[in-house]
Amino acid sequence: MNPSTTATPTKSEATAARIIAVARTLFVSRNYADVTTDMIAQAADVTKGGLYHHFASKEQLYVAMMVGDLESKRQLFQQAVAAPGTCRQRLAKLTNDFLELPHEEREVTQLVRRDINTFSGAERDSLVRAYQRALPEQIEAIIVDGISDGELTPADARILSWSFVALVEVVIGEYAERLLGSTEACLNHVLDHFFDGAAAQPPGGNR
Amino acid sequence: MNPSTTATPTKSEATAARIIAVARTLFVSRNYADVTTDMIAQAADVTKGGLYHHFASKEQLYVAMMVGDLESKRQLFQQAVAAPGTCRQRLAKLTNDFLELPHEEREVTQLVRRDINTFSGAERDSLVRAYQRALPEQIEAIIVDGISDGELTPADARILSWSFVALVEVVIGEYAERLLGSTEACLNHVLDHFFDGAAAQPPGGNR
DNA sequence: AAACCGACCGACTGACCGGTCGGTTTCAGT
DNA sequence: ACTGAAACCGACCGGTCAGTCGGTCGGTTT
Repeated sequence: MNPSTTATPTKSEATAARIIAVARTLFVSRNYADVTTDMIAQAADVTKGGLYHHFASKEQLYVAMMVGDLESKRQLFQQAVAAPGTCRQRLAKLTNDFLELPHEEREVTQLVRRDINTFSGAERDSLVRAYQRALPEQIEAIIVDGISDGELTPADARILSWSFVALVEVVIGEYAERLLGSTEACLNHVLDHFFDGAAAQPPGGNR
Repeated sequence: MNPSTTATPTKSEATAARIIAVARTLFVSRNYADVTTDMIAQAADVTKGGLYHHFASKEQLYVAMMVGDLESKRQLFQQAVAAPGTCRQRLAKLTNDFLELPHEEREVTQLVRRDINTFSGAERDSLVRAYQRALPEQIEAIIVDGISDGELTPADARILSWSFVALVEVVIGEYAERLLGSTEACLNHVLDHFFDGAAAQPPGGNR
């Protein structure tokens, strides 16, 4: 009487969600192969049998975790797509919203992006579809707006959006570890660079 | 009488090189954990005992493969650093040289970049050092030249070079698979974008 | 209260895999 | 031709781990 859409979750649903939550933490902290089902089960306070009652395989659990994460990210970024303001302001909002997430949430996103190609068959397809809905497509929407408003130079919107994703990801993945200084400052530099380019500007750009 | 520096390789050196070569192919096609030492040995036409005669562990073999790859990339990119021309021309040469490599060579580079942080101790340190010599440092050298020549806007050279690496990597990793059209064309778009920015230009940029 | 059901348990298994080791072959130097 | 060391072999071991299966238990239906 209580399928998955209602507000109060079944006990079964709660258990499955708990398993996914601890699995996410573990998969972020080590490689897929180095996380054993026993570890997940113990951390989720169930036995391995209980885990396999909810998920058909370790891989299916992994995919379920990824899909869930992509879905939550999609909802987050949807707000930036719907927000008012210039293209630059909206992209800045999107990246700032992402930066304000807990550290683990951000790492999961990198994980998904890294591992999204390591599956096959129907699971892979649903993953890829979820991913394309989650990030690049929404950025592309903002960029298309920017081009049609004349704020951005007319160019292939898809290439621009992928470039943007690449830049932001490097900021989050590399700068935070290697370079000192705040991630926010780096992000601002990269945003500047994304819009204005690296070439020396003739006086009078349009910031 | 024939140490590793001479032209004609020892039989032992040839075997080790053959093992590394097939290991590279296998590690590119699947995850580290999914490549067994038996598979490597079989593909290299030796037994597992023979493999362990040349390499102390699977991990050491992996690191040896990565270091070798980084060294060969370093030599390749060194030419771009030494080349004459504008900053843009030199960066274009560097990316074009990389694009002309066989597909597997390019994939190894992505692999290295992905896995370089998953080691510990002395092996990790030597890896990281080799990596920093191989790619970003050389790009940074070109960019520093560009800044001091007035060709590039004064900015943090390290951030710019990391951005550049990120952009090029995405082109090579993503565009080639997902988007149709030639990788070269995408790369030119991205180079344009890197220099000129995404913002609409006031007439009279400096290309 | 009997029948039933889904959630969950936990000991077990079968396969796999990294690494070892005693033995065999190959080959350079004499 | 002899010898000693290096290269190489392949059966084996110890451990790990995904996945299984018969069973328990609390709650719901009849």
